[in-house]
Amino acid sequence: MKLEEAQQQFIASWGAFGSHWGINRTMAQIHALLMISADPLSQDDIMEKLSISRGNVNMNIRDLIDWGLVSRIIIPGERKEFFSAEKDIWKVATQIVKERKKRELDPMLRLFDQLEEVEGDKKDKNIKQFTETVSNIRKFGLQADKMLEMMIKADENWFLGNLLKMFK
Amino acid sequence: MKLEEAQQQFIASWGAFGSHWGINRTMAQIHALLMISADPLSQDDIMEKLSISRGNVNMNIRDLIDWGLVSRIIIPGERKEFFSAEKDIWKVATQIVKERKKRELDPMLRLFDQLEEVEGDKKDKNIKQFTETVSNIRKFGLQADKMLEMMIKADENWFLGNLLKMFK
DNA sequence: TTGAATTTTCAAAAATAAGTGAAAGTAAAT
DNA sequence: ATTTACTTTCACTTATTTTTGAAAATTCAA
Repeated sequence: MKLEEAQQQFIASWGAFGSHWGINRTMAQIHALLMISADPLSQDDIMEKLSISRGNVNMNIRDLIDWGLVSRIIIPGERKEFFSAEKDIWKVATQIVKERKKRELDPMLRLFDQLEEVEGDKKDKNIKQFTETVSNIRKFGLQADKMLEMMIKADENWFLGNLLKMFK
Repeated sequence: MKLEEAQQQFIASWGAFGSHWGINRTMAQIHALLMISADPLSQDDIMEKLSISRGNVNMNIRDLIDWGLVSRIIIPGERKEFFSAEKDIWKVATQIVKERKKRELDPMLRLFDQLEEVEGDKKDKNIKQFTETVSNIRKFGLQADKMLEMMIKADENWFLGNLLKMFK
């Protein structure tokens, strides 16, 4: 397979993947493009390579920066800004985990703390089913939270090494 | 907090959560409703409780069944069909992992196998960056795949016990 | 069979999300 | 201070996804 074609496929596939995970397709594509680019790219480069508008590039780049996945690069002598993606996939993964945990899991767990304290007769089957469900999901969430927290802080080799041991 | 209100909040929150993960809000809400219902519900029950149309309920219920998260219940003497959700959160989680792995991770890994074999001068920095990125993501994906595979097959207590040990 | 109850389908409508491009904003260079 | 190069914003357009509801299909009981 030729490089050009492979690159296109990689970008398309990363974009499709992202869109299944609540990330907009273009944002994932820009991320993909930057990950496989040896040098930082400018907004114009990205517009051209992905055939998208300036406004679109600008907005999605900003989001990627918010997510901590892309950084602005100043190249001395150049007037333009350039952008470059974190290329260490472990760092990418932990960064995404960290953000999603903060934005989604943590608030949900806080809500569930409250929901467990529903008032009423604990023997009523509706109350029982509700508190049981919430409590079980909450326990599961706390475990997940602990594991993700650890992953965020961990060193890649330590983490993968341990997992491997566990699954041997 | 009153049961009614807590239920509403749970359903809303589960729906919002789902929509960040590529699952449509209504589908997640129906799932939430069924998880906290002590008894199986009919299509009409769901329509009424969530104020949505018959067609919508029907389609999303079918999807939930496809995902293995909900099952049809026949109640003797009743003409209608009833529906009930898996309530063991561990089973829910592994079922979701299993399906998403099959639909998303596995095809991506198959694609990456091909992409790594891009033709051309291995010293060209563009080719180098491309193959390196793809190869690293692929390795990471294979690890994740292994871990998820194990999780799918594992018993909850064994899995969580081991994780706990690992993180102690 | 017939027909009432129930489920399923699907074209059209509504809602939501994403993308555009021109205008406004900034900041370096002259 | 003004021009020029570049970045950001946002009202509007376009594309995508979700929902509706009525018609068609199915199921079951008499």
